[in-house]
Amino acid sequence: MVPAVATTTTRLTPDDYFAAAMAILASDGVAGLTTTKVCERLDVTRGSLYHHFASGPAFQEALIEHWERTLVPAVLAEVDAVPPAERIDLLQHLALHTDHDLERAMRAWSHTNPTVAAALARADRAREDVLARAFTDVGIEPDRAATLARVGCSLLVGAQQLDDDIDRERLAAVLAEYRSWIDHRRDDP
Amino acid sequence: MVPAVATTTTRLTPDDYFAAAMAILASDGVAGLTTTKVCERLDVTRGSLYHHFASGPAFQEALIEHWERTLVPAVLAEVDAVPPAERIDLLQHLALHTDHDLERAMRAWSHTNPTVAAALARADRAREDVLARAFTDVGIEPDRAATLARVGCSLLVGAQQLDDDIDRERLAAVLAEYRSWIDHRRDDP
DNA sequence: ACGGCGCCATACATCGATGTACGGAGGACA
DNA sequence: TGTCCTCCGTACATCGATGTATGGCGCCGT
Repeated sequence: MVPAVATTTTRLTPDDYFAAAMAILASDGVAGLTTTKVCERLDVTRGSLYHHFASGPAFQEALIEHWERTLVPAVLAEVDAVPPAERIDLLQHLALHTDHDLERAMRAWSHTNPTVAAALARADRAREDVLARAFTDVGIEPDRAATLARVGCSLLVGAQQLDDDIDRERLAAVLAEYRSWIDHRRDDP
Repeated sequence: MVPAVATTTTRLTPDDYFAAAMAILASDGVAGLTTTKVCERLDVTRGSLYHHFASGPAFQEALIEHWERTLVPAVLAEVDAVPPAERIDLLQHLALHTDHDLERAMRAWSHTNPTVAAALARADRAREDVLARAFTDVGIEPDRAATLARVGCSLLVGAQQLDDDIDRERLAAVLAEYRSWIDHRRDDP
């Protein structure tokens, strides 16, 4: 079956290529995402990659699908990990458990790649829906909850873009202001 | 001196290259910003560009400087163009008079180019300062005005990223919510 | 009118990335 | 043990982008 431990000559799986590609994306952006660099990072030649994937673009498509397939469930799982009493602060938890470098790279990539744009839009929508759900659960009316969720996601993405490397203090200030906004909206509908 | 009208053989100025480059940036992103494509768009060969600029990177540096040199004054001028009574809605005016495609491209570029990152940070800071000033002018205390300005800029950038092509309706909803937040903060400090 | 120079075209060399054909090592299974 | 097939390495051809050297056309001033 599957070898439990790597032998002297390690064999690669598609996931290995995905992991290497996402690491490159997070550090160098889309410009660094070449078949050459991915294989260099894995210490194999490009002949290896062309065995697992039909072409460069085909590899990218598979990468995008893999990214979405792992991220969206992670976002949904985050909700269950947060105690119901703290779900009003769900955005903070989402902000903490996010690879901002990778997400920035995907967001930049989405502007020139329709497949990335579609996947990212679905991921953003999942996060927005989860946020809205958290707000309706504490008694905020659905329409307003949807707007507040959209505001929250915009806020998160905006802060993610403005701080070159995430400034925790400024992000915390923005999120605190957002929190007081939510409280106000809840108390005074 | 300078010919009033283009002769049969048009001569190019550095600004012509900048305009072509920014048009390419807005439509195709950084990946499309090559000396070849810039010159194709101007119907000249690369020999022309290499006469005006020392190299490709040198051209990009000049482009970045030109972009910042024209954008920041435009942001500051926008304030004077808005009647004092409406400056509480300054963010809306800034959102309307912004080339979101170009700004997205610069923002994506900033993640891999330190010069772009520095210029963009200064431009963002100018917009943030202008916003904060508008808030203090209507009686909001400086600290809170600064936070609200930061929130506003994050909101604008976030909405700019989330809407693939700017959805005016959703942007308006977010901005309206922001506006009511500002009003609340002003009435109830 | 004529030499000088700014602006651009042409041609060539290079480099990084991609795709493809082919060969080889090394497990899986009989 | 022998064979087949999976996985990967090697070598070659191509393409787009860059940089450079060189030549030519036209406008300028004297």
